[in-house]
Amino acid sequence: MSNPKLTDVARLAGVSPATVSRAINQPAIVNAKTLERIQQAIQQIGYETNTAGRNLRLRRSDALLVMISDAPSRFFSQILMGVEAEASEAGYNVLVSNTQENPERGRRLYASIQQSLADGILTFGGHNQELGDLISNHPIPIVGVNEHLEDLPVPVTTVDNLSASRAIVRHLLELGHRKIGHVTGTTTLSSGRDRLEGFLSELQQVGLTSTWICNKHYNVESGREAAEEWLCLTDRPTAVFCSCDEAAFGFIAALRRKEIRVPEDVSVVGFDDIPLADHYCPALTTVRQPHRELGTTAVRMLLERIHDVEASIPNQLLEGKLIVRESTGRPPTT
Amino acid sequence: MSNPKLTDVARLAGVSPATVSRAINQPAIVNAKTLERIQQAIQQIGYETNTAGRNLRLRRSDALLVMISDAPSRFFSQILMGVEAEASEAGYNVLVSNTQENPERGRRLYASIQQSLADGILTFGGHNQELGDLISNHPIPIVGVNEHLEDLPVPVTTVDNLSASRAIVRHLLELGHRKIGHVTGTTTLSSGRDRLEGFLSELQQVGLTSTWICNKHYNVESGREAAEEWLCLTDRPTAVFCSCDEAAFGFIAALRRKEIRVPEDVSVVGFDDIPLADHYCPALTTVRQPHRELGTTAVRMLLERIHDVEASIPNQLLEGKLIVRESTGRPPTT
DNA sequence: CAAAATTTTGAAAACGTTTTCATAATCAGC
DNA sequence: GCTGATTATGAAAACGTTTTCAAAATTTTG
Repeated sequence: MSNPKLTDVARLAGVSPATVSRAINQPAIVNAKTLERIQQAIQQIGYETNTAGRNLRLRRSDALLVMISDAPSRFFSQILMGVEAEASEAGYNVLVSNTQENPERGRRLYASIQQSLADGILTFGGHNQELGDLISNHPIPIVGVNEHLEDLPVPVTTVDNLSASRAIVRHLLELGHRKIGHVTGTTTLSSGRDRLEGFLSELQQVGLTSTWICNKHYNVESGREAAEEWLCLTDRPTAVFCSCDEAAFGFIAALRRKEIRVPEDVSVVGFDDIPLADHYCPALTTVRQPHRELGTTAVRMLLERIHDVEASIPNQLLEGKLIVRESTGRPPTT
Repeated sequence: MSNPKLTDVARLAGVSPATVSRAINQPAIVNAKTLERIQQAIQQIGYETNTAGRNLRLRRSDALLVMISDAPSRFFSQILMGVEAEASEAGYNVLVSNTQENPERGRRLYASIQQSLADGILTFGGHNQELGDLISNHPIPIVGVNEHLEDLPVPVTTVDNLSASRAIVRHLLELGHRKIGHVTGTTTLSSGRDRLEGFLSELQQVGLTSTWICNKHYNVESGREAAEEWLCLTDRPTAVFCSCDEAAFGFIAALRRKEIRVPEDVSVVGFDDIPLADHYCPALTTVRQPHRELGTTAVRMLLERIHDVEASIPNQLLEGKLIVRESTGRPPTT
């Protein structure tokens, strides 16, 4: 009934459990003939090493914890696919946990790590408090995805928000726009701040400023609200850089209700390149984030960290790619 | 350095480890005074029960495995939030695994279960083969989400696709439409078939049929392709039910390129109510799926199953809600 | 061929719990 | 105060590995 154990293999092969263990984990140090005998025995009774036993002994877990907040990242599932692929490749399992705000949850997370239920943590931003406590108590491998973690010595991988934003502005400038607005993302997040900074610095580069910066969040409503504010202006920007695709959609939809056309009357750019961006009408000019690669990179960094807690791991900036579609064009000639 | 263990508590409280264990797991059977002494000791040294040790002994894992395929469900993250919440509530962890097609992955999944790395499985459809093998070898708790599992004795929870589709058709009929088309979802999935069936049966109810059924998949491209086919027709339906919101978006976007208006020229309905649906232009008439509730329901069913493998658990149909927005209206009067 | 160096193996302890079985302590009834 | 029932506790085994330490087997060296 019960699964075959290490000792069963040992008995069958006529060796001690210790040797079987070695045969599995460090085949090099066991005699070729006995090795073969053991491998045959393993085959014969279909032995699979029991993770619970091994992990208890090794004080490991073979698991990576993915921390998310209740409103998961806009392309969370895509990143998660990358995480899963890379982790699985390395023989790790992926645990998903939502510790959102709840102190009890935080306590449990802490316990998880303390007793090595997970070997490392991947966080998507927004858990600074909890992680701070965690780290100060016990140095554990953590890597951040998408967002920098304020004041925490945690390596992160993100898209190069600065360069990408500058590329967007450059694109708009090349089209002839001079009055360019920006709907920010959540500026308590580093990505929001970086995109804003990229926007401003590229304008400054050519001696321009923007009087139209709309402080919002990463969601559709923000785009709609921004559009409503835009509509009230007498001196309107001819192009608007929304800091995520959803906001851009909200923006465009709100304009369309007032019969304002994109890109004829105003150009709109998004950020992220979610699947719908290419199929919106107009198809959205945006920056493609390497979602899956963010996931795989994060896992690689984390594994490195797990392997050597002291390792100094530099942040990894991945390149975003400007995808020009239909939502941007020359400014109206009037 | 190392965490306090059960035996540390025992020593401090002056009792045996056995008693401490009992104090934790079945406080009722231990004397009130010693119980208190033990609890104090636990407090004092900050003891947390070690899951690896406990699980080894109990042959459990405290984990639920969520199986996904490489193209995760369109609202996967939302369902996952529900899963995580409910599982966490019950003290379970959530493992995410992508076993897509890969036999090696399948084998590892099998091993995971065999040696109780997970206590149960939640599957989102599309893993029939692997699960069939798994079940036939070893009865384990499995629950399906969103999709029925062909020929497998696995309880599932889904939205009531049949009723929801009929509600959509009824809505269109009430608006005066008589020529109604349908862009199916993936009809190898039960949800795709059920939506089609609901569509057909409601039409039949009023003595109508549809000559315009477009066999597609759950994605944006399908909507676009369907729209192109629609454009080639001489006798066009005045309303189209697309079996997911993305397809509806693709459909509408393709029409708009040809200056065909929604809903003035043709009404379009989606299914799912993804966040963008309310902010598209026109705002999309669709059916709201109770995403989060699907997750929590599935976990409840799974836990029931884990608790009693023989338990006969009926499928759970959750109600979808028709949300009428701007993309549907009366048929053109011409 | 003996001694030294090396390779290969095994016995036993450890990882941290839970549980069975038996014993000790308490209680009720007379 | 004594017997029998009940309740509370402890000793020890078990869950399935890995690893240390030492011993045995093998190989190399002079």
